[in-house]
Amino acid sequence: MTVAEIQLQQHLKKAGFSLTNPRKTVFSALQDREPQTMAELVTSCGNNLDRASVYRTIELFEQLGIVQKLHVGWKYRLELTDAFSHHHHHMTCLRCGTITAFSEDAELENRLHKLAEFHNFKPQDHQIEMRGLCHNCQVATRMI
Amino acid sequence: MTVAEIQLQQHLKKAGFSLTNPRKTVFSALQDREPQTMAELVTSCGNNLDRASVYRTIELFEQLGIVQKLHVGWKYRLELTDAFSHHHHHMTCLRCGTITAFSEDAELENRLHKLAEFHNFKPQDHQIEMRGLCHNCQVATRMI
DNA sequence: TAGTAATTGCAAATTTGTCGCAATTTATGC
DNA sequence: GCATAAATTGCGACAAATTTGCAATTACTA
Repeated sequence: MTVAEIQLQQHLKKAGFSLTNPRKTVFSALQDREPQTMAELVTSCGNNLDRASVYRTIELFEQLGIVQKLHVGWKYRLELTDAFSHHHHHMTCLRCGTITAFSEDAELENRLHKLAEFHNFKPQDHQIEMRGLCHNCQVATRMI
Repeated sequence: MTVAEIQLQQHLKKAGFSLTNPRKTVFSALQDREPQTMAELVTSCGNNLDRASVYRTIELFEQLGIVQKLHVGWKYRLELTDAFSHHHHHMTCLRCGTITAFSEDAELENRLHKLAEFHNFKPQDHQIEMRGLCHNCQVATRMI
């Protein structure tokens, strides 16, 4: 077992679930490449893992904060949460569709936590998405 | 026609579309309660409005910036954009599923814009979601 | 290692979203 | 106002995505 798998097992056990082979498969598929769509994930988990199991696993992982859904336009993609990856947010370009990640920013995060506190909310996780024009597309647009 | 409907009509007309009854129905359903899932919206539009029309209307409204999709867990919900509502963000409770809105916060928004600028990104829109435990569920959880 | 609880695979059902086309409604030019 | 063209809608059928029940399998506990 890898270090990450041990961490995964701990997360699961703490909530009363066990680390099974199907769950390992899903987890490792997400480590290989993220973010993935559901369809991609089902494929990358291979034929020996049923579609329904992938759905159930993702649902569980999401509830336990192991996986989060990243929404882009109509669709969503799946990626490991900060606990299993690194904290970041996304900028989506409305013109070319590129998704760029931007890293954590202390000031931003602080402010967010203060707001949560003010509302008696205990955040476990958060996600910020900006939509607009990336640098290239701003230039391209100007030339039209 | 209400003031908001006139504003809606102007948005539509500017883009070459007309304000029809089905479109009024969808708009008003969104005013009544938001955010709604697609299924809820279809229901609240009543039986005389076809599902396909609701989908088509929402697609149009989204393109024209009248409606935006708010992503929550698996699903998305629909709500009017800031132009037709007021700017806000959301906190989702992972336990009971309640979605609470919190208002715009100048400091937060400023920081976000600075970051965008730093990345040469020109944001048109943004969305923040915090996920965690709402006040009630924090209390409930402690009692277990 | 037996017994119990959790998990999975399978197949079917449901839900969600899309599409073509005929019928209806809206806009336009007289 | 009225005829005509253009836009919009309803309907039915379809395709894709997601969920569910249940029997078979796997994991956990004593």
